[in-house]
Amino acid sequence: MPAPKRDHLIATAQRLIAREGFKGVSVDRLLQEAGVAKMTLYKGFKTKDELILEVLRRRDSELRDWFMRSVESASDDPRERLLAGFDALEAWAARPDFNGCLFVSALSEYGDDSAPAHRAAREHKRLLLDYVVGLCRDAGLPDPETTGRDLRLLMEGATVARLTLGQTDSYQRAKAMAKSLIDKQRV
Amino acid sequence: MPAPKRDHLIATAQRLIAREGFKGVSVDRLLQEAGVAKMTLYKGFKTKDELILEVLRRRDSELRDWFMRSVESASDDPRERLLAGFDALEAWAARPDFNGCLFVSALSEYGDDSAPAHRAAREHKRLLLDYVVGLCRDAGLPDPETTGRDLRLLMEGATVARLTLGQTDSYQRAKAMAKSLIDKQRV
DNA sequence: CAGCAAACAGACGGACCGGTCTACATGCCC
DNA sequence: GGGCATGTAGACCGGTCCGTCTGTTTGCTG
Repeated sequence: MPAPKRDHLIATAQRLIAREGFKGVSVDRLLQEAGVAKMTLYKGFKTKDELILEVLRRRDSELRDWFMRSVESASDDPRERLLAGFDALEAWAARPDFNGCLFVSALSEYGDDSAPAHRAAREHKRLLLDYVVGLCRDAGLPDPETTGRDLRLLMEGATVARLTLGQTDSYQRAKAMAKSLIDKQRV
Repeated sequence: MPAPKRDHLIATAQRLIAREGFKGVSVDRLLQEAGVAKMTLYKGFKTKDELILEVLRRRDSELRDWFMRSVESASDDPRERLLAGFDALEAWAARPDFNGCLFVSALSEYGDDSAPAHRAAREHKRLLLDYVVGLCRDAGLPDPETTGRDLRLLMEGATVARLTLGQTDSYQRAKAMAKSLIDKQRV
């Protein structure tokens, strides 16, 4: 299958899944929405589950790449980079089709730890945490592991607040809390 | 339908939904798991969707009642009550069948604002926020609306951190941030 | 223009979906 | 013990699920 068509399938799947859940999107509906024939899908993917996994993999690299690029282009100061993460996520969540974090959704729909989608989601969150912890380390913070987790907690909280309450300034609120958290640790 | 059987059905549905998602649990499977006949279910509920709504309603009152009771029995000091909310949620998330917040899951599976489950979930979050804002007001905080939202953000973040990273101390970390947030506002 | 691979639409199979219905078992009240 | 409501198991319905298969159309290549 040519790459553009494959991308289009994955992107359409992601869009539908975001609004209706992984198990709420049927293959038939996806194909109709994407304007792709069934055989084309099954030539590129063994099963629906494999397509879903590919959606998650694609989203993982997309999101982390974009997060890292945003953060690193925002500033050279490691401490400012930490805070820039909140601005990046704010822009991400401002997209009209935002419906919370796809990986959190994946975990709630695939509660079984052995499910591939479950593992992929946890892996994504782990990698994101590792990156933030690295930023904390670069910033010379005394306990990068703990502070990294705290910052991630703030980011996740902002995402949920945005989703559940439509709170558009949630990331800025989280950023303010992050700032005071970091400032408190200055030696 | 007698109340105990109805409760059992709702409780079983909630347990299954928490692990497999709303759309991942079929009526047949639910009945098998609950040991209840189909006609019994459809005597008590018009459709599967109505059962799901009842699950959410039940969970909403259960969770808020329990949250309020925990908070109010923890202390008479409004400021300490705010912090006690984190301990309450920690105990809630420590249950072995914890799989994130059911209402956040509902929002991600029912992205359409007009879906009853979507509305129920938003309503729940709104009521919870209102309660926390009330606590902030009782504590005499200068901007109870904003601080209430910030505290809720911390709680949600802790829940997601617990789910995605298995971070067992997430609520205590959030509580520490909440404490510094509140202390900062002391006049 | 001929030939061919690939994408197309859509029928199809077996399983399962939500929901209705029948027939049998159980227990309770008079 | 007879009548009756209630719960049971499970057949059944039309529809949809995932995945396979068959033809037809398309568009590229020699």
